[in-house]
Amino acid sequence: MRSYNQYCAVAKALDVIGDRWTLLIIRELTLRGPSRYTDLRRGLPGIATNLLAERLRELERTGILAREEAPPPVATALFSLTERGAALAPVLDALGLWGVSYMTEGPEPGDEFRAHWLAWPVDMFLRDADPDGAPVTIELDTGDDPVLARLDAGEITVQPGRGEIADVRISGEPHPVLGLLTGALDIAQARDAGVTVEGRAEILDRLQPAPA
Amino acid sequence: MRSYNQYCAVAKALDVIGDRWTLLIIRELTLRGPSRYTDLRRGLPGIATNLLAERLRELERTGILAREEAPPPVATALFSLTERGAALAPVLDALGLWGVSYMTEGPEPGDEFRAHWLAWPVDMFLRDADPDGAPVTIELDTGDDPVLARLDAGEITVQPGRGEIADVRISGEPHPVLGLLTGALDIAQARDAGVTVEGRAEILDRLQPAPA
DNA sequence: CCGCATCCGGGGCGATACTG
DNA sequence: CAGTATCGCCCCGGATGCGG
Repeated sequence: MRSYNQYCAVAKALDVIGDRWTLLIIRELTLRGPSRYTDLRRGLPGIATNLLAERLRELERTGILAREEAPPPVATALFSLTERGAALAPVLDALGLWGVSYMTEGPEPGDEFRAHWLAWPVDMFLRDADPDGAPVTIELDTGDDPVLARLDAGEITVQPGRGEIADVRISGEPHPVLGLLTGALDIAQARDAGVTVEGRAEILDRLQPAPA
Repeated sequence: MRSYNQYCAVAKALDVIGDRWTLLIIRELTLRGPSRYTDLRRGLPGIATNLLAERLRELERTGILAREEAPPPVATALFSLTERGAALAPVLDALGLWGVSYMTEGPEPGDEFRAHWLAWPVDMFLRDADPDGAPVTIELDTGDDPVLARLDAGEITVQPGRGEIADVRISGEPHPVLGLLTGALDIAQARDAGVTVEGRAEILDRLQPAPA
């Protein structure tokens, strides 16, 4: 991107990551870890393939990510964040916490959704009401790849769920699932909105709205 | 800007503030408070006038800032952040702290500078080594409008200096002034780089590199 | 002087097609 | 699967004009 030519920390940061799609690419690598080109494409609906390729080239040049030629069993390149790239997590967090307010009304027409994007709403809205309880996992199934929300020692984390068996499984459209998680909907209301809850539903009582 | 059409908190945030120049406009309003159009222009060297006008219109429409028609004595409009706009401060902080690493080598050819942009480097690099000491002020004079760094109760804040008399005054080129503040240069080295220190220079001993 | 609006050239972006 | 190639368009940058 064209430089702002300002000797200012914010402007210098934007010189590097201010291009369109750039921060969303870093979002994918932050949430999903080292990823293949095709996985990045799936997590970035709407991006043009040439733009993704060009951004990856530029981000490699500026030391934000690294391209690793994976060993023969995989036989494809993996893109992963460098230390400098991973240090952008606080930027994503601040943006995500600010942007969550735009999600409460539900998706706009044409919006795409991937379950792992729930990381920020969950982090924003939820706490574990029973920090001393046993670790439990909640599978969230909203159409694409399922993700697991883990409650452990009072912390809630969201990560791609790789075939693990969860204690409770929630499936349905993104907006009512989010509503159920945040407490905007109770289980009965969520069912009316097409959400199904399987397994130990009482675990959901451990989800507590985060303090404002 | 064109929407990413992703039901994701980060993408929704970027839909609103992802346009070029937008976050820098919010930077100016955050650092300087309610500002006139011309003051914004001075703090945003390189921006085209039509772009500034268009961004201000759009940011007003999305509820990030408000235009106040100032009473007759001023006879000009003031732009100020709304609550939602002010809530972007953590985003600027995260970006600024990440971007500071690009400033240590000094400005690139053609870089413009405004003293109030020092807020992030100071916040990043400095602590008050004598939290119980009396409040003191340091005037930083780097060519444009001077700013005041206040040390009070262990906190360091940077704000535009409005005619106040400071305990010590540092003037010179931005990079060596920054070097002196951060401890990369001692006073003798800074003088060699054209920096002048007037007043109670011993106050600078209270500046302590921030813990990594 | 302040606060824009208008015009125009160039480049970044978006969509699709194509290839090893 | 992992990109490259191409093309139209719109956003951006820079200059100028202009009413209050």
